Amino acid sequence: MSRSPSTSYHHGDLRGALVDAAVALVEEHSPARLSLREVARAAGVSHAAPYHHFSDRGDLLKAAGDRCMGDFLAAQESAVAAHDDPDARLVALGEAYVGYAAAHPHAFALVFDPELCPPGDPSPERAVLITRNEELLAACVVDLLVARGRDVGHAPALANALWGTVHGLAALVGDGHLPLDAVGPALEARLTL
Amino acid sequence: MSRSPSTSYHHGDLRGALVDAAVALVEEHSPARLSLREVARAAGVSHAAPYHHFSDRGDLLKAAGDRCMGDFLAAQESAVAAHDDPDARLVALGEAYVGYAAAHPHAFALVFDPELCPPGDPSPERAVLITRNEELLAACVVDLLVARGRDVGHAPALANALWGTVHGLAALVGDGHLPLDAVGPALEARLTL
DNA sequence: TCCTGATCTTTACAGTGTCAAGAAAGGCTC
DNA sequence: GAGCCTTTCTTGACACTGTAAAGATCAGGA
Repeated sequence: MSRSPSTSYHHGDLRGALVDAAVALVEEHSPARLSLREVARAAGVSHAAPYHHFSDRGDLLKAAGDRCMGDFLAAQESAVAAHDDPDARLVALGEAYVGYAAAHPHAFALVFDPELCPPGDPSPERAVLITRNEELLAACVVDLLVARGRDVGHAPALANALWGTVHGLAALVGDGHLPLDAVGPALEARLTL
Repeated sequence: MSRSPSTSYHHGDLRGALVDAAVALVEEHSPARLSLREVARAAGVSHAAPYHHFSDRGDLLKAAGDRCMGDFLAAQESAVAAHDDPDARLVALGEAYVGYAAAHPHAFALVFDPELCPPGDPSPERAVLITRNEELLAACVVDLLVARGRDVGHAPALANALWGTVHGLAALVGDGHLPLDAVGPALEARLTL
């Protein structure tokens, strides 16, 4: 009982290895096509082994989605941290958001898939990431409004509008409906308050 | 040879009935969970019958997506047609867009799913609908810019930005990440140019 | 040493997409 | 009308999937 059960015994850390494999496979094709058996094969383990670490296929995909959400948030945070000017910070956040969706379209889809992680009942780990992301955006918006001497009262509505704009462009680019190079001009025409 | 092969013989119009059934089932659950056999059962026909009208499962879902796209476009067109003021027309278009996603989230997802209808290679029927939708938005944006005496040169970039905003809010609402009543304030804070 | 419990494998079952072969029924020629 | 052909649909089969139950394997404690 001295070690965590997920980091010992036969495999070492099968749970982590399965999430690794799932995330790697999601880079190649849509999560809808990802089969549990395919993940088990990639991890070099029998097709039923995942059931000792996840309750079902959805549970594994949910864990993979949590991992992707972590990467997604980290990309936004480091982009924002690289700038001081409030305007530049918000633009950098938008670019990181769309950039992640363009570079990892299936992972982006996985993160927001309501079938896998019902927004009303996220995992505790996921809830933390969601809160951090919301606070990151809210802080950027408030900073910008303050820097411009504008009323901060509409910050929540404005944050939602900006989230919508950036999320929409990300989804359209990730799904191939809009070329990536159309995003810059669009944001330029709109994101500068 | 005097009638179309799809509107005669045994069933009458099995192809249409299958699309009807698929669209109806998509109202109830995600297209990812829609099985061909389930559609065949709903149409009262054997599990292999659809293969005489569609090349595979994706082909049927694509046809269902075309139907949904038609409804989606019709909702936007009638919303726009109900107003004269350029500002009101654009707002009505956005509301119809988000309203469709909120009322038919799975159909909305089906319409934009790149796995089912690759944006680079849409069906001829779909291509017509896409063009009409793009022209509808472009016309609304240009009308508004003209009415305000603004430069029309940035209309395409602005149209993409507005598309992104509305599509993002629609996707977030449709996926349950944002409540529908958050959309009004967000659009108000942003869509009025 | 043997036991206990966690981990993994084997086996099995229902459901799926898809294909091939056969039955049924409309429309043709005679 | 009879006979045939083509299109439509059904039946049966295969490989694959998710999932559950039962057995094997192995680490650590008595």
